[in-house]
Amino acid sequence: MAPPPPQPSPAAEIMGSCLAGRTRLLNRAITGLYDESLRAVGVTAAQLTTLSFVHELGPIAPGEIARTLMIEKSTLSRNLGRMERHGWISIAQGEAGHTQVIAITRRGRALIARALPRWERAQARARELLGEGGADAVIEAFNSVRARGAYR
Amino acid sequence: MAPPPPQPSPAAEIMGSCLAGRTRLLNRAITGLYDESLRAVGVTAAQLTTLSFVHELGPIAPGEIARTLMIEKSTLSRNLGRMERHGWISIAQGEAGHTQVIAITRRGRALIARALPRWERAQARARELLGEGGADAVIEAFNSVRARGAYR
DNA sequence: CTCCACGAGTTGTAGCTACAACAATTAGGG
DNA sequence: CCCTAATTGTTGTAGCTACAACTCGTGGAG
Repeated sequence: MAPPPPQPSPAAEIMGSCLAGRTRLLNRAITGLYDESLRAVGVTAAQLTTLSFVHELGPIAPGEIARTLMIEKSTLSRNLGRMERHGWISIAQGEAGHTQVIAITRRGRALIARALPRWERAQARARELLGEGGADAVIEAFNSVRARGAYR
Repeated sequence: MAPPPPQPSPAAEIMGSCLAGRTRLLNRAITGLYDESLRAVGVTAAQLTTLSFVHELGPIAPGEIARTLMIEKSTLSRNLGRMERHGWISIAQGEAGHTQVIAITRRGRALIARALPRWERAQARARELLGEGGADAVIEAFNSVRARGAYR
């Protein structure tokens, strides 16, 4: 009789198909690309994302930003603090107590303008790295997650 | 005469198409899913990825792990330190001086076994969240990045 | 044989991320 | 009117991530 077929070990299964590992590597690679391009203007990929969001949809409350970008409120709180210290945004008290209103500043707008060509270069390199259809694939997966709302 | 067509602002362009922002949100959502499932066994998604890698390809040098997983060596150094403190891996001196050999321990193997059902549940939830074709899309993008090797 | 360039790994510093616990405030129910 | 529940934002703690600068060791050019 033939020996029983070897079943793949759990570790092999994880290494060979884990979506979290793949998503994480993707994130390291892509974000690294943008961070490298943007370093010369002193902004990170995450900061530019938030700043553009505030530029387009602001003035806006932190909670609203957190929900839309699916970032933990505490994470955003500290990220906004850094951006305020840089002078890119203003944090004002909202009408209702204990709420805030985030707005982009003149310096924030200037930063976006300065960052744009470098962002474009990174975006082009990212498309290259993701390959034929890879960029669309990321967009598709992103849209699906956004459509299904929160992940919990 | 018709007014000149309004050109989209740089911020709108970034908000509407930035691959880094999308990749980052994807990573937050997917990794969060696994971290939540795995919390009960005291391991993170990143740790389980590394541990499975060491299980399959170890004993292996840190540098080799870092290159393959595209993680900065200093990042990996500290992550391995935590995993060693948990007793999941051993860190031995290599034959050539100033090199190391990472191996999985009995406790590391036990951890993988304990984590497997939870990993499977997270993997299923991730497929759901990524939607029809979304999981394949992530895999495709991942493969493209891996094929093109380093991102710099 | 000496020196130095390279590769390997660590440490200082800093940003992004999340969970738990907390304070502040508002809105609703009794 | 008061008290509680929900919402909003902060702080403590901790893990993941990267860059810069460093140490340690090896191997090759002179």
